[in-house]
Amino acid sequence: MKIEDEIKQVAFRDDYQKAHVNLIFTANWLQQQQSGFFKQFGLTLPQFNILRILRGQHPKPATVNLLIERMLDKTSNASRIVDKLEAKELVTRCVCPSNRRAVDIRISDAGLELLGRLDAAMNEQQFGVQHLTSAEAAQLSRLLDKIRD
Amino acid sequence: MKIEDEIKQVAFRDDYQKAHVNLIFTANWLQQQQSGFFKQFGLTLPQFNILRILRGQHPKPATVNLLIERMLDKTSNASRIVDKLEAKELVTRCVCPSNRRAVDIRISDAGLELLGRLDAAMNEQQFGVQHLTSAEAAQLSRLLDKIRD
DNA sequence: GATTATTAAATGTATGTACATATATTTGTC
DNA sequence: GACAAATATATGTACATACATTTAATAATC
Repeated sequence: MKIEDEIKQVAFRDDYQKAHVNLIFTANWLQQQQSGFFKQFGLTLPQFNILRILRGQHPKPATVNLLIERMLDKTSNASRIVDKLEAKELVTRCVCPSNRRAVDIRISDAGLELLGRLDAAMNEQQFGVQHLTSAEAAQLSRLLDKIRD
Repeated sequence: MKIEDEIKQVAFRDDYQKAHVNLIFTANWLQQQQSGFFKQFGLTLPQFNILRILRGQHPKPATVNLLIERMLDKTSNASRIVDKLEAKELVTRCVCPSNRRAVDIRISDAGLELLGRLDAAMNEQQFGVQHLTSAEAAQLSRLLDKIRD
């Protein structure tokens, strides 16, 4: 559906404004699609993202700082998201022996098992940008990189 | 900066995953740029969006339903965002005479004046997707529309 | 080695998001 | 006109975001 119809706006000032609004709208649309998916597994999107970073580090630990660096949204509060994951026993948290200011965070066996199930379900589900050709997806990335220059 | 460097990830599975991550990341990046801007005027991004919809209606009133329809994020809670705007006296709210279930919301003179100052500042600031050519912006919208098909 | 500065994480507060539920009003049906 | 269904908005709760402040540990400087 064209963006004008999605948000019931008659016309945009120019292609810049239209692309801008479309970008925000489409990203929200994708995030909502994914949220619904993760909810089936008792996770939120940020919780999933952190778990995935921890799996990337496994069996090495990660610190809160490392999580913030790698998260898509730099300003969110990694500490409290780890709280929720710890409450679900998907991660462990213990004071780093070599630097007692820092905290070593590791994904647990239950966390690894959950991510494994998510991988399988994601391969079936196939959501995301699948309506594009591979070349279009590459072109999209090029345009997005250019926006942030 | 290329998306691989932004989020310090070595490689993506394919161009689809890369475009997907890039899309979410870039939209967040744009939103954060704008948030900082609006903060100078004591507004948040959703508050600004609602004010702009109300100006579009002015001098006709809008209802909460109309706001939800027009908002980029359909599921957010328009009622409570209007609460904040009302507290700042940027909008007025009164029971609709012809349908006492509904509420007529109007932008106040102070609200119009604030938006006027924002317009002027936005024209100076020039943020958004300005690094693209007009043709690239149009191409971006085309790709984004296709994602949501 | 005491003092200050820096760093890592946690906490506090206001706002927004997501979704379920509640309250009041209007509409539809018998 | 009584009663059920639909509609418009508000409220409650859990979670996340944004940003300032606090607490504790380490590093740097005198």
